[in-house]
Amino acid sequence: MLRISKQVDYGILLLACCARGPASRVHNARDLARETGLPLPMVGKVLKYLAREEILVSHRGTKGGYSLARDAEQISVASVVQALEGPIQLVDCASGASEQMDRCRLRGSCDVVAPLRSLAIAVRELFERVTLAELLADCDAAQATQNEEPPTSAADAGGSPPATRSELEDDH
Amino acid sequence: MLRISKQVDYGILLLACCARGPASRVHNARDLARETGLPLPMVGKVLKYLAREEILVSHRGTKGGYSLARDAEQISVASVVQALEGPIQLVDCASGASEQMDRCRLRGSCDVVAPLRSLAIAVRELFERVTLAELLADCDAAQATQNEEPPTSAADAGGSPPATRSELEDDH
DNA sequence: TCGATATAGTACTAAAACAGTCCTATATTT
DNA sequence: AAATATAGGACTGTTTTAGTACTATATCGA
Repeated sequence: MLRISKQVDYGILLLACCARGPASRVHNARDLARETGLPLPMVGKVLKYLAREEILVSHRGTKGGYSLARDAEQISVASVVQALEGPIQLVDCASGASEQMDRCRLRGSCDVVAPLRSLAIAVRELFERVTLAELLADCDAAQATQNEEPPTSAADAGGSPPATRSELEDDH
Repeated sequence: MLRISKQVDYGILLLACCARGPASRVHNARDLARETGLPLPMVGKVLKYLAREEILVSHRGTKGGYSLARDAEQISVASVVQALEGPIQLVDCASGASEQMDRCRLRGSCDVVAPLRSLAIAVRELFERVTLAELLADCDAAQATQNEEPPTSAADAGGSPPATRSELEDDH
């Protein structure tokens, strides 16, 4: 179902916290865990990854913590996904790494690798175009109109009453 | 890494086989398994799902098998993904199903659900716009220019020499 | 009508990925 | 020096995925 991992989900949530208020403000893991309701070890782990990929900058020692490395307008969702679950790609064997390709049980005979790669590139571009700031704008708008359909910044079409059978079930 | 499952990968490959030659031609599971090099039980399983969602039509009995339910131009990648791994969505709790939302450890406090939903809708639309026929056109073009960079029909940008460090490694 | 063939449906198992925790080291402030 | 907070691993239990097996049902052809 093309899901993002929990870590990415948490990452976006944590970055959202950091993006509120002055950008230079430092947030430590414990406070963020309390604020979001997430378990502290998990929060620590996610923040570490985000700092390693320079989405956050870390400050050690007493009064230390994390703050955004740049404005929320400059942080793409793609970079968050990439920091927390690696490069955006649909299948391993299309990664370009020969090691992965050799491991594929189809090797030579598969002829849909190339098109899948271009599809993955399109997905990546979509995620690159969406910034953290845009995501947060959606949040605020949603809170303002409370329980109304959120005005989506990304192209939204026809999905408004989504309670079709296929969208509600996800078993098999 | 936003992957599609193996089943979807196989599904696309199998549909590609069915799309070659006259659309009305019937392909049985055993031949398709031989043709693709995939294990027969797996091929059977995938074909069953595709038939259930009316992407293929099945013909039982001797000389039976499967054939495309409609032209490859009319089959979206989204429908294939949906048939084989359920609805396209990035996180469970944004599905609209109250059961899933209750299970989410953030429930009320999470304020990024709405934006994630609109992002998922954008992904779904991307997959809906790409048809099986377009994917196959890419295949043929790629085979023609053998080992050249495949001319991608979907928007392709800057990804051509993809051997950046982050694209080649996928561990952590 | 019988037998061969092929799909339909479902239950099951093994392997891999994910979510989450814990521990030790290092840097910074007071 | 002590307290605080991140850095970087290793590790574990759970869930998901991949793949298999079995029984039932439909269809064709002799």
